[in-house]
Amino acid sequence: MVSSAYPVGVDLEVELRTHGYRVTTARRVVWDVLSAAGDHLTAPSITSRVHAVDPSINGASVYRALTLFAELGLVRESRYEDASTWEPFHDDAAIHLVCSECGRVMHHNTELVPRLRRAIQVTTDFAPDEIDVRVSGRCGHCPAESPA
Amino acid sequence: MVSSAYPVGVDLEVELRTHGYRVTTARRVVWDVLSAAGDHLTAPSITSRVHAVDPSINGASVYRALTLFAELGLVRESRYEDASTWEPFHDDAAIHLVCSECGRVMHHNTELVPRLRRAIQVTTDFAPDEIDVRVSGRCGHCPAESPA
DNA sequence: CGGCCTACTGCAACTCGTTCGCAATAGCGT
DNA sequence: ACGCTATTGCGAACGAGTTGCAGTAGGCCG
Repeated sequence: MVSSAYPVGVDLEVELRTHGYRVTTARRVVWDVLSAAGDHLTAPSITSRVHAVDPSINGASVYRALTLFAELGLVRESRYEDASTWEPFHDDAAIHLVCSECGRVMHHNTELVPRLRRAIQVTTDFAPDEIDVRVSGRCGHCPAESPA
Repeated sequence: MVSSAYPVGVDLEVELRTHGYRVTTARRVVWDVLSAAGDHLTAPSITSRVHAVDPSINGASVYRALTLFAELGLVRESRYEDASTWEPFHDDAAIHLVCSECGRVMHHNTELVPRLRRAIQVTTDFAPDEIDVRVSGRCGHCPAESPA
C-alpha cells in the first residue's frame, strides 16, 4: 500500500523516523484525516473523524499526535471561534477567509503578506516570525443580509 | 466624580444607558480594568484584576460583562495562545505583534491592512468584515537567540 | 424622597475541551 | 523471534466558560 500522496509534499513516516519517533497507527490516521481535509479542523472534529476510521484510537492520542506534529512543524494550530483548529502547515503568504455565515474557511494567497513582513522589519524593532491573517466576512456562497 | 477619561473615547455609562442596560459596579470595574490595560488581557487575568479592586465581584459577572461589551462593540474578543483575550476595540488597521519571548502584545498601524481589504474585495467573492492580523516574533526588548 | 419592578449579581453546580499518570501494548533494532 | 521502551488506552483530573436560581440593587415613577 502506498502510504499516501498528500497535497502537502510531506512524508509522515520519514518525518517521524528522522526525528526518532515511532510510526504508529494513531499518528498515521490523524495525519490522514488532516491531509484529507486540507483545511482547518477543530480537535474534536478531528477526533470524530479518526474514530470513524478506527474507533479504538483514544482521544488523548489524537491530542498527543497533533501536539507532536505541531512540534515537528507539520501542522499549525490556531485558535478560532471556540476551540483550536489544526491544519497542515502552509506558508504564511496564505491568509484565512472565515465565513461568519457558514463557517467555511478559505485560503487566499497575496503578496501583501510578505510585504507586510518587510514593512514590519523596516519600520519597527520587532522581528517577525509567523504571520497569521484571519478575515471574517461573508463568502460567495452565502447570500447577503436583507437590510432589515 | 468624573467617571473616567479612557484612551478610547468611549463613555461606558452613556453606552450602556443608550442601549437600555444598567450601569453597575461590576460592569464599571471590568471596564476600568480593560481600559487601564489598553492591551490584550485573558479573561482569567481580567478576573483577577477585578478581584484586586473588588473581591466581591464574581467571576461569572466578569464573563457576562465582557460578553455584553462585545455585543455593544466596545471590546473585541480574540483567541490567542490558550485562552480568549479581550481588549478595548480599535479599528483594524492595527495589527498585533506578539512577542513569543516575553508575551508582550504590541499594536502597529499600517495601511497595508486597508489595502488588503480592498485586494480581497477586488480579487475574490468574499466580503470582508473584520481583519485580524497577528504576527509572532521577537520584540525589541528581548535579546536574539544565541545560535546553538 | 421612598417604594416597586426587574435587570443584574453571586453562588454553586455543570459542561466540555484538553491534559496527565499509569499499566498494558506494540514499534522496531538486534 | 526477543526485548527494550516509546506510545497507547483508560479514567480521573483540570480549568475555562456557562447556566439556573434566588437575592440584591439600579433607577424610574409617583
